[in-house]
Amino acid sequence: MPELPEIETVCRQLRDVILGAEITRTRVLDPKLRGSGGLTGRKVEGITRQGKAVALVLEGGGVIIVHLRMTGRFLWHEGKGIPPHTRLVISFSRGRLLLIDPRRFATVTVSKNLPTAPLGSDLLNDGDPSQLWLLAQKSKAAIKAFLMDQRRIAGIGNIYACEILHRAEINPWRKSNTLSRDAWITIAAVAKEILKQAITCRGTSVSDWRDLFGTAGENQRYLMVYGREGEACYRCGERVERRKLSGRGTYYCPACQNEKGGPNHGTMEL
DNA sequence: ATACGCACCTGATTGC
DNA sequence: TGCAATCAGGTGCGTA
Ligand SMILES: [Zn+2]
Repeated sequence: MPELPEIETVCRQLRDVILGAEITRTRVLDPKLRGSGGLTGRKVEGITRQGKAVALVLEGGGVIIVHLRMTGRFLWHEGKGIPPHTRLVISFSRGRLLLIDPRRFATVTVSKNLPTAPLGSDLLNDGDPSQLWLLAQKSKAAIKAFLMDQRRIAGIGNIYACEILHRAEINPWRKSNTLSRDAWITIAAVAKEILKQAITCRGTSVSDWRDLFGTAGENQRYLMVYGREGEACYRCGERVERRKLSGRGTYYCPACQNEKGGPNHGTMEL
């Protein structure tokens, strides 16, 4: 589930715990992750976020890129034994960093350099509305799919895409190239607010997301539409709907995101 | 270029 | 109770 705010949260917490620390041992518990061992003696020199991926930069060259995908999470563990679904153990003198991942979609790659990322701009740190507008002029894709396309915009996943569009009062099916420059100013501003708030809350814990120390995030308390099918919209009272958009459950308010006069007004076809 | 279905996996929940 | 279908944070592939 981890999207930008969840990964940002773990990165910040990892900096407090393993920055400058030396790897004393690695254990690979999932054959899919073979190739992510053999790092004994390496020191963690930096921790950065690349969209939704965590990059552990090693001293003397080399980097471990971890993508948590759907159910992956990191846990800092100082006790004995390991919890179920632990797929990788990276040991340090002061404790062990566990990669826990029930569905086993997470990926770990060890390479020489940070990848020349095919990632788009990051709405937390960049997100210039004029540039986004220009980029969107070239796309007929639904705005929600556009926001979630990591090559265009890095870090937005299904939960935050739904939340951003609801706060911006934009229909998820709206064609990207029909949005005005002003609309992009709104999107960029709203996205930054929502992402920052979620980071302050240490992420959104739907199902099993936990931060580095095993604590649930708080942002699920502030979700306006995600996971609220059939419940009243907090803004207008209409019932929140869920429909599929490019294969993903999409939550939206058919009233506040109907965009009267807009291309989809009155027709929520599909 | 873009859209869709499906695959990758496991577990929880829902419906009959 | 039992079992099958459906759903879930994400990405990547092959196919129209
Ligand atoms: Zn509403």
